[in-house]
Amino acid sequence: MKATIYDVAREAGVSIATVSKVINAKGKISTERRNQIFAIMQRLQYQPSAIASALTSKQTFTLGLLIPDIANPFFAEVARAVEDRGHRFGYSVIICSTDNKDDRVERYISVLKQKRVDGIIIGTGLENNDILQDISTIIPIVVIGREVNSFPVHTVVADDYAGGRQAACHLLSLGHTKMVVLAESLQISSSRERVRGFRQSLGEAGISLPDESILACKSGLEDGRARTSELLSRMDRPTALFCCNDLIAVGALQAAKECGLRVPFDLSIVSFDNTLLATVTNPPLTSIAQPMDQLGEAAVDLLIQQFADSNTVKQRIALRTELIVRDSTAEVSTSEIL
Amino acid sequence: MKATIYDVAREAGVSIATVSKVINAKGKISTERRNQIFAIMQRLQYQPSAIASALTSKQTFTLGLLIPDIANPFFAEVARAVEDRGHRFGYSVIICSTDNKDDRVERYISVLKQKRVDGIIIGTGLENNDILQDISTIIPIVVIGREVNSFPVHTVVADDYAGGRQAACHLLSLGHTKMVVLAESLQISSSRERVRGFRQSLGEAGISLPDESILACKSGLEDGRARTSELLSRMDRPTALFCCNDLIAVGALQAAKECGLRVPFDLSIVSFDNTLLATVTNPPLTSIAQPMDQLGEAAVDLLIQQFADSNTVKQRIALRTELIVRDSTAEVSTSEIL
DNA sequence: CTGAAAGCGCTTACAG
DNA sequence: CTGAAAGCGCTTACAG
Repeated sequence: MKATIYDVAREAGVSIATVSKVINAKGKISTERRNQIFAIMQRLQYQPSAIASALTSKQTFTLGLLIPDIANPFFAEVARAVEDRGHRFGYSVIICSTDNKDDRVERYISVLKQKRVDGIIIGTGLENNDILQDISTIIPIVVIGREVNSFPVHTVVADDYAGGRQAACHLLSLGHTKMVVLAESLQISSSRERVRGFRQSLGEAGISLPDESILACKSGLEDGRARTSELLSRMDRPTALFCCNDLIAVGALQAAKECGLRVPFDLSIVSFDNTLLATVTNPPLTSIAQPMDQLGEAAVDLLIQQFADSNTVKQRIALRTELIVRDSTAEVSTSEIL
Repeated sequence: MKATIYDVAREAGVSIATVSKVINAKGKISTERRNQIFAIMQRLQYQPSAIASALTSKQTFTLGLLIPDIANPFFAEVARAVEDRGHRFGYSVIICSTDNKDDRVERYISVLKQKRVDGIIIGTGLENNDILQDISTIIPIVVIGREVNSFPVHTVVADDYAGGRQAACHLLSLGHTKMVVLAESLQISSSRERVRGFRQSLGEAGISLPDESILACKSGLEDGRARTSELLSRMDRPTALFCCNDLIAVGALQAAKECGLRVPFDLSIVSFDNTLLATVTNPPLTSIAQPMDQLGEAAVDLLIQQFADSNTVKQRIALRTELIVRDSTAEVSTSEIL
């Protein structure tokens, strides 16, 4: 049988209250007693039950992480950061891949509630914010990678607008004027912001980006490839593409190759995210880096801060993006200009 | 305050035992009582406490997943499969990225013990199997992706040996005779098996693979690139490479490109794993696919089966690999033969 | 510095 | 078909 706090108390000839105190480093215990009890715990291979502890103390030291898909490299990297940061403060994390489906979201939230997790990090899309508002009254939450305006929550996002501007500036500096944007679903606030920033910078340079030049690529890779194929077969094809995530950019890259175009000489591509994928393609992708580690860390920090004081004013943290120049972008070729 | 089982019992004018029975669908309860109680639970937004339930029933419905790194696409895909399969049976999964470091492993195992998880899936390397044997006496475990011979445990692996053979047969059929293997650490049993299978098939075709033609690439991408660079600068360079995982293959691909060699015309590359990465490179990689989904599912199934009956004979399940031909392999060019 | 006692929210024999 | 009661393994005032 597994040793309990009673076993070590009996063995030490003290009360369980005393043992509890040495476990949690609370109250004042004489040093010798403390050492003696530690020795007994070790000898008995005593592991305090986090379950029993949670039942009384109301803390489970467990966090829920709701994301679309842990198999998506972007979220996997964020998850790793969340895991590490949580672990440092004693928290475990339960992964919940929702595929952005509301019924999966609701089922997961229900189990997280039953398991009494201390907090939830939400990086998944949700049709209606009511669900969100609902849980936020019960469990501390922080939202990651999207905007929520209907009620106050801690939010941490990349500065998507600024990222869009960085992409535009880079392409403009290379002399591009005919550009097309391959966006994710425009339902998603982060995607909209990226496009808005991109368009704004173009506008300031006197270049207008018509709505027809913004194409939605819902499925990432597949749509990225399909949309690009169509584009490149046109007479008046663009010289540069701004892809709103790495997966879309990979699809675009494949399409360009299939059309016999050389990236970056015939077509420049800027992607967004800067996951592992961006380093792995040929050519490697110039990309607007999201600080995935900091996203995860900040989310955890905000959560823990909320545990300590649930009445702090809710924050919205926007993290700077960074332009990483690789080989998928080049000056527009003179032949193209002609 | 959150509603408890007492609240719904009082509201329904029954005992908590009765409520417990309707929650867990145990015993016989008249249908009307049951419906009435369900209605009350709903009205009170009652969520049974999994914590309290775990304390009495000794089941937490939580699984631990120990892997080297959730940010590695291979493990992320396995994790997704574990998550889905677990979720189907009511289990949550806690991720534990160990970086293959023993101290991280031990710390994680310690928290998993304290949290009283029902079982642990171990996909991480461990210096000494003693730790493993230790926990296996306390908590049901299944090991994934590596061999354990020192004591009986459930194990699920890809058939690495057969996979190695498939790689060899493919390259042989394309006429290659000068081949080099880029392995992961040869400490890892799966890597050894892949090499052994590869070598065996070559041997049967009358081609010997000397030890010098097997290079270890510990860091994956970086080492893959470095080793390949060295190789390709030799006079007598190979016409084909067998890379023991996708990351190494990506590195090899990059090195080939840097050396001005065209894959597959000047150099064929076969990789192993068939993660997302294999589809994303240029050219896409011919790869020996590991059935990542089935690996995860089988691990969960074995665990759950063990919950029901802890005395079943331990199994070792080896799942078939599959050759996926893409564009990184081609017939050895005649110029190379001459 | 230490301990007795209540309580956290359930499940499970057992009795009826 | 239903309930009283014990118990799971802790933490936390409170008293001394």
